[in-house]
Amino acid sequence: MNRIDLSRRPFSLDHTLSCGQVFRWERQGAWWQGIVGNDLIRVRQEGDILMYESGNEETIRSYFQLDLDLDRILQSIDRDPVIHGAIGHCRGLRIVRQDPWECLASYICATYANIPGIIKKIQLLCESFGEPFDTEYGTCYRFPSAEAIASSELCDIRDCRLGYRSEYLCETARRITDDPAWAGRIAALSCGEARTELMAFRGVGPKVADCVLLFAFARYEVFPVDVWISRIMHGCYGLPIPSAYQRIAAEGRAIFGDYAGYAQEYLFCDRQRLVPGRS
DNA sequence: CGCCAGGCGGGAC
DNA sequence: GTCCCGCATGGC
Repeated sequence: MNRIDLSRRPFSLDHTLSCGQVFRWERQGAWWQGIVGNDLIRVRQEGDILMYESGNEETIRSYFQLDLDLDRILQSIDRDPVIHGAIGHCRGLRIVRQDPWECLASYICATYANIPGIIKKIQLLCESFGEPFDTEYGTCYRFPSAEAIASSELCDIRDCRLGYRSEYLCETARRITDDPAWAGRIAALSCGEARTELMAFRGVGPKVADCVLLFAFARYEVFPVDVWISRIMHGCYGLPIPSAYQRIAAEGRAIFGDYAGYAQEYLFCDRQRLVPGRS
């Protein structure tokens, strides 16, 4: 059994993995199991100790961004009673560092679907096109490469129940296969330029682009707006509903500052409490 | 059953 | 530029 001493750094494994930013982690009793890159990771938290029995410390530290000063970030976004409540409720949630292709493909599949449904679609996608590997915990599947998707028949991708998203995913996979340096190029761009570049992929609009910027490129200033965030910004911050995407995003950025994306995740994580009367 | 979901593309204007 | 609609599927 390996241990990472969190040494009083705020971290909540449960909030981090169940808040809806990632779709491939499974809870197995006290353990969480997921695949990061090529590796199976099994982790479990007990207070200030993060235990792991598969995977290596460097991967885990980097994936969960354990060396990021979360206290400082939370202090910087804690600017009103609404976000203060969300922070109190979800403290320790960290934005994980996702692989750019997995994040992009996942959020293309996530449009206009609910989270349990997204999890199923992506699981089907991985079991159909991902590379299987055996572990002492059973057979696991890596996230399919862009090449694997690009070289598959559209009808086989449709079998993963992606609906109209199938063609978007397939086309984006082909473009990325032809341009393997895409992520490095985007990482070097300014936020606005990177966003434009991402939105050139089919199936990627402002919301998906912002999620990819936030979750894969660590652009913590972007404020993705989905229907829940829209409701919260209406109900708790007085914005008219409906408001244009860019208006809400700009307002989030103005209210919360350089870590608006972190604020967004805390609000999203706490959405059921913040938007009463929905489940 | 009907309504909704981490929206987007395309067309109208 | 903004508004509006259709969309394929499943969760609740």
